[in-house]
Amino acid sequence: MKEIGNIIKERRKALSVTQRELAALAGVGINTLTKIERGEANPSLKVVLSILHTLGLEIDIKIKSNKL
Amino acid sequence: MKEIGNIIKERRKALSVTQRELAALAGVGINTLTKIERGEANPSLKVVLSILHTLGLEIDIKIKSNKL
DNA sequence: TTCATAATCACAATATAGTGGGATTTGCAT
DNA sequence: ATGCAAATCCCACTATATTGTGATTATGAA
Repeated sequence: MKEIGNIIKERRKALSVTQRELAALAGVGINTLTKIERGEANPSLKVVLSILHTLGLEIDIKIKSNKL
Repeated sequence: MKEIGNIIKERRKALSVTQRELAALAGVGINTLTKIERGEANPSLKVVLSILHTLGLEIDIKIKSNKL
C-alpha cells in the first residue's frame, strides 16, 4: 500500500498541486488522501481510480514476469 | 470496475480454477469475488491486490498516454 | 523569527465493503 | 432430460473506509 501512496504523492508534487486541491478535484476527502499517500489506508478501488485519473495516471494489469 | 472484473475472470478461467478456490486462496469471501468479477463491487485495494497476486498478475501505474 | 500555507492528527458520525449461510439458478456434462 | 458442480442471489451482521470539523504540527518564504 505504501507504493501506490508514494506514486500518488510524487506525481502530485510533480504537478505542483496541494493535497487539498487534489482531494477536491478527485472528489475524495482530505483525510482519505493524506492517509493514502502515507500508506496508512486501504482505499476502495473507486477512490484510487479517481485519484489516479485526476493525476493523469492509468493502471494496467499484466501477467507477472519472473525475471530476476 | 467492469474491466478489472473481466480481467480477473478471464485469468481465473485460463488457470482453470473455480471462484470458490480462488476466493479461498486469496483469502476473500466468495460473495466478494463473484461481485468483483461481475463489476458489481467497489473492492478495497487489499482485496484486489490479493486476488491479482493469487492469479499471478501485477499492477503497474503509468502516465496516461494520449495516443488516439 | 514571523507569517502563511501545507500537511497531519484526533474525534465522532455515516456509508459501505466484506462476510457467512442458505436458497436458487446456471452450465455443462452424460 | 438428469445430475452435479459452479455461479449467483438474498439477507443480516460485522468490520472498516470515508467523511467533516477543528486543533496541531510541519514547511518554506520574507
